Amino acid sequence: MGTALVWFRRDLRLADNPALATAAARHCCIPVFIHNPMDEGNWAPGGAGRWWLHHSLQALARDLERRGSRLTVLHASDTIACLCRLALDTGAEAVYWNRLYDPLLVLRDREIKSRLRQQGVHAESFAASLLREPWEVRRQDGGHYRTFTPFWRTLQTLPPTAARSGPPDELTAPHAWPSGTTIPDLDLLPRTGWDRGFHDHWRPGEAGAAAQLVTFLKHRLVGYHDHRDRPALAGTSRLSPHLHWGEISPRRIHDQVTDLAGSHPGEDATAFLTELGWREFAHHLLYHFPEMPETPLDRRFRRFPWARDADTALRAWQRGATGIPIVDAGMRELRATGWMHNRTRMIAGSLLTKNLRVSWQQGEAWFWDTLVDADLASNSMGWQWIQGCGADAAPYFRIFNPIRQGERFDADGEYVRRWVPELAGLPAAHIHSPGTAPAAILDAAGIRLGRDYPRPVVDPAVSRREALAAYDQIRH
DNA sequence: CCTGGAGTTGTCCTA
DNA sequence: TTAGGACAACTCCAG
Repeated sequence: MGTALVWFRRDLRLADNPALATAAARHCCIPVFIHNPMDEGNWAPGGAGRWWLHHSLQALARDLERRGSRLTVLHASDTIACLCRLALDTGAEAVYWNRLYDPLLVLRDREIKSRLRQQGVHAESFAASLLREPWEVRRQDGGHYRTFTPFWRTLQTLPPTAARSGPPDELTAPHAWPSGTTIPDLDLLPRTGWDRGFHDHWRPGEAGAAAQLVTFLKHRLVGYHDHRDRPALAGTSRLSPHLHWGEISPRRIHDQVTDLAGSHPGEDATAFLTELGWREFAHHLLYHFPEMPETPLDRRFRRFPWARDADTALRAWQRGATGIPIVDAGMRELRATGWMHNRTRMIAGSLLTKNLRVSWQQGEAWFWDTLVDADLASNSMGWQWIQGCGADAAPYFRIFNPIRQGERFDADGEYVRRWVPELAGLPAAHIHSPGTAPAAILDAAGIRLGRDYPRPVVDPAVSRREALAAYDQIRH
């Protein structure tokens, strides 16, 4: 039996992993992970992503060792040369991997495939991280979709994909293991200690992902339709970082939800599956619009009048010191846990891009560095959507009022009290708008604005009108 | 080609 | 208190 390399990238799992399953069935396997941030240009994993990657690699290495295999870890400055060299050194006759769709990685992987084949090595890639390949979902005229609803309708009418495999029964070891580096030597963990609280919220790795799915299906799916919008509740699946790093496959999640919901999924299962659909759609868009992370899909936004003093506003937003409680709560949740509830992502994003008129790319960059689920497709689609410059833009006049949003989705103020404790003494009626609370209420809560909690950096009503004027300016 | 319905997540004002 | 309409116009997509 010959030897094959299984090149792990963002598919850090053993189950439903077609590259691994294929290699295991045919060859002695050498699982390998190559760390080279240069491959991804400006979009190499950020701080929170690297934290996750470190722990996920540790988990994968342990899982492989339990099956008599091991993970070879390499740190490269030239991935193509590194992989070709490794194939040569180990006498591998084949290299297998699962596909990724980030624009630079598509180009890199295409080059690698051709170089390996020139070298006489069998190179094969597989579909593993999406329900459907981005080119499989097509309009009737053969083009690709720009709006979500028809995209999702069409995807759901396609015949089901091949049956999922469990983890391979056996991983045959090679005659000799190649030498490599260690996971800690990749230096992925932050030095400042801002990841201190992450472990209380997350368990990276395939086992953690499976446990998270069980918890979700058992306790959170019923009521999901309503609860997912309330940031104080644990109403969302929290599967996004696991999905990003491929610790669980979307096909598995989709199947288990469908099995549970039966042939007539109710509003809860439907709403959750739709979220999986948005993840698909984001990858579909990124594949067909590779400039999406940097350039507004709506060209008119290249001349949008951004605010002059964007730096001050941006820093206040990043620190969670805007004086708008629901936004500050979200931004602090992000710093503390590496994650922010989707509802507050939208509210915070709307404030930054519309009320403060800071460019969406600035918000995108901050999320990229601080979110454990930072994903090029989802992050850039989300920011273009909230700015209103995306493929499927919301009407421009849809500007969130962060105070109203707080009152609607965090009615009793529980979320704000958790993340902005200096406001904990305020009653629910005023907790979302301390700037307009009566002096007596603030006194009773022991809060002096500007000392204990900032005054609002912006007036939602005034800045709303300014934003509308700005949008008017770029309309033809 | 033309036609017509529809488009994740909202806010504010009025009756 | 609450329900309904205005807020524009455009692009996407299926037929």
